[in-house]
Amino acid sequence: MRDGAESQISADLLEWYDREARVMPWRVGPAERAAGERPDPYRVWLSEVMLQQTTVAAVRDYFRRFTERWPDVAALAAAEDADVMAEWAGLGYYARARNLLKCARAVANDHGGRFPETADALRALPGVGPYTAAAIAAIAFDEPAVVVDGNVERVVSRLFAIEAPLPGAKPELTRLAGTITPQARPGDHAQAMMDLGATICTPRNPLCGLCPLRRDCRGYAAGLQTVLPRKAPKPEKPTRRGFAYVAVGPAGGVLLERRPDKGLLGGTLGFPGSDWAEAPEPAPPFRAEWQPGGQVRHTFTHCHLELQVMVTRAARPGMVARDAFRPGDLPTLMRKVWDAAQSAL
DNA sequence: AAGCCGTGGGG
DNA sequence: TCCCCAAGGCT
Repeated sequence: MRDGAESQISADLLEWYDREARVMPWRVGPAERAAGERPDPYRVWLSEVMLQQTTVAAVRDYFRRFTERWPDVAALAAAEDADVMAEWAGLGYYARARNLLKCARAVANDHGGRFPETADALRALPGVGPYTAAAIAAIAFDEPAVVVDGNVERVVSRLFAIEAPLPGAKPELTRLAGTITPQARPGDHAQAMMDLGATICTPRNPLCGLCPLRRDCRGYAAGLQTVLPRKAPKPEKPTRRGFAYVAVGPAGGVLLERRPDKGLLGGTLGFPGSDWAEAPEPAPPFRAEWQPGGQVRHTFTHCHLELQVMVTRAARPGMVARDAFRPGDLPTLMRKVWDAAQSAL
């Protein structure tokens, strides 16, 4: 790499971003930002939490619905837990939704309704880790924080041709990311790194011919752009099985239960079921003539799941009324269970 | 500190 | 079909 290349890299990146920045509902574009417009910290925070391990395409509609229903942090802080969980249903990683509410209430109650303005202070909020704190500080408050997400790890590992595998190489990648983080326009720099990683410096088949940083990319020079970053191999996913029980009363009521906050699908609504294991025992929630419905296959982060859906027509106390039940309020697995039950109902 | 925690799209 | 993986955080 050429001498003084770090400042050249950030300048080239920002020049590219000024031309190519993607338009997003939570983003203040480079031209508006230069004209003095500032992003709403609430919207920056909400989008960053939704975007944790989640694609932009998946987030868009959720972000729109959340901000229409809860336009500011005070409104969200006053929301019911069940309403937020229902609105989050389908987006995954449900601890984020629980922490989202905790965080909104902390901001409302302990910070006078305003988000803290430094990465260190933001880091203390529930659901806000090193990445999210740095991103909010840079984008909303112009702090030259070093923002390191999966995109930045990939871009930097290629730019500097770092062959050590992740996650061990993360501290070194963070240090190197710091060397190309400018004092001016830190928010645009962070968003430019995301855009570059998402559209040019992609995981497979990076479009190096279009890359504004190609001149200074050691990985490209060494022909390593498609093999970096190296990663530790992933463990195999075991397959678990179980039963799920869908009871529908004569008036259309549905038996649902809320799962405990800890563990898989924590805090979400769903149908009663058995343990999930290699050879699970049936565990109907009450005595009835349970008929087999369809089967459901679903894959989580760390295991495959196959559920045998069982169905009965029976009324029970505590059922959710037909009009109050919306499958869209359930996590995806339970929507699949509901769909698989329909054939037998 | 390594394992746990969803989902949908792309190759 | 199957694997990869996407703007990570928590414990």
